[in-house]
Amino acid sequence: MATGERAQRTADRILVAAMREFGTRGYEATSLDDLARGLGIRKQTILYWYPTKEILLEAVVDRCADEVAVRLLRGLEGAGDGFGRVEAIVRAMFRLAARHPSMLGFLREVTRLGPPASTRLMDRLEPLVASAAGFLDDEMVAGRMRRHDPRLLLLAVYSMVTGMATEVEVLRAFGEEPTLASLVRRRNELLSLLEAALVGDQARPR
Amino acid sequence: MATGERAQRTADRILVAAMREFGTRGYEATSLDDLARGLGIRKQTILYWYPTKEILLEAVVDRCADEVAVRLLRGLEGAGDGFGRVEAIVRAMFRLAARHPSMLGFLREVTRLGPPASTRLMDRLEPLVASAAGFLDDEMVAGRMRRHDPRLLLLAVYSMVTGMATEVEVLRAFGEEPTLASLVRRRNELLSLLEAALVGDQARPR
DNA sequence: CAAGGCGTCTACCAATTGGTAGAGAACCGG
DNA sequence: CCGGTTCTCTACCAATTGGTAGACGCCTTG
Repeated sequence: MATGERAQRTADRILVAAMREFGTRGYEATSLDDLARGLGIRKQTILYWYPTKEILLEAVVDRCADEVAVRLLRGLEGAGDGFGRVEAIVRAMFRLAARHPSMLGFLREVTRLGPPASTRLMDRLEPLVASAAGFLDDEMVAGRMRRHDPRLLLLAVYSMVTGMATEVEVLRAFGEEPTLASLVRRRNELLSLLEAALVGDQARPR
Repeated sequence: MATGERAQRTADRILVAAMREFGTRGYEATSLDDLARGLGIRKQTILYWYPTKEILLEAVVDRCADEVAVRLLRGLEGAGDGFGRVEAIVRAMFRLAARHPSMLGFLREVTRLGPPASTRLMDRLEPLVASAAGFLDDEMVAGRMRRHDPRLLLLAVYSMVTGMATEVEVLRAFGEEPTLASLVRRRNELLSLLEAALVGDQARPR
């Protein structure tokens, strides 16, 4: 397998740039020429590695799904019981938002694009959702968390996190600045909201 | 003002179709030719009423903002105290999602497009956010609701509603069908979650 | 009925799009 | 040093894009 290393690197750089551009400017709004210009290469080099724009999108989807899966699983590793598990999920997602801001944007973009891209993404994320839902369900059955539909709870969390982490202009209108400090504040507020909803009275200290 | 009635109607039909298409397929992905074909007219007719695609977008933004404002204010009219107010907001948003499914999609699309479109939208919605935030703040000060940052609470609600109402493919992965009954279920689940978070123990009856 | 605005149309255009064909450089094992 | 593979390039292309110019019919008003 003497695949040239520089080659691998080119394919990879394309993938990274594509995720960033697709996630921020949108899939249709990003032309292969733009992408190539940003990388200092020619469009045909992109088409060499990814024969069509759609295939490129699929590759980005796969990488994004992998990344999200890894991050979430890692975040869940040392998670404790009850609300600690929800907290672990939320923190993992926000960490993702802080370190790879364009990734959540790309996630949203893919769900907006609809099939087949969105189907591909969700098929890859489904096992994760299932395990997280089971994860939550256990705690509810054990009585350590108020009873809710675990999948809908996850959906709500997912929506809130992506919303709170990505909608910059909305945030502005809602009085939030796009700073890291503000992001942390939003995370804590969301956690406090969820804790109140799921375990009840004991308020989380400021 | 003897503005031709049929004329007015054409301009209006364009606006409605544009909101639907922009909201479902996306702004860049919708060509003026597509739009015109769907309406049984020529692209130049669209350009007669809205000289550029961007101006058309602005017009749709304005109409969307108006519609959302009217719906929300109407929903808040008879709202009672405490959690009733949150419930009124949520119900109004879900009603919007049920009757004009493309509208929430359009809202999301605009926030994704970024300035200047998103700025325009948010400028028009800002007073509404402000009044709703005050609305909530009053109840919290009066002790009828648990204390949270009212604007962040609104943002969370907004995110959850748009997420739960628009992300069809995500919903599929999370085990939800795109039916009206399922939408109602999601609304109730969200309300129960929020009630638990904001007022506490008394569970809402199934 | 004449005149002029209003609304829609046909005809066209320059720019950009995703994609093809194939040349040439760089690197490899023999 | 050679023959082939790997990789990136130049040169094109057909289709589509948002937008312009201007003709044609229709309705209203003097």
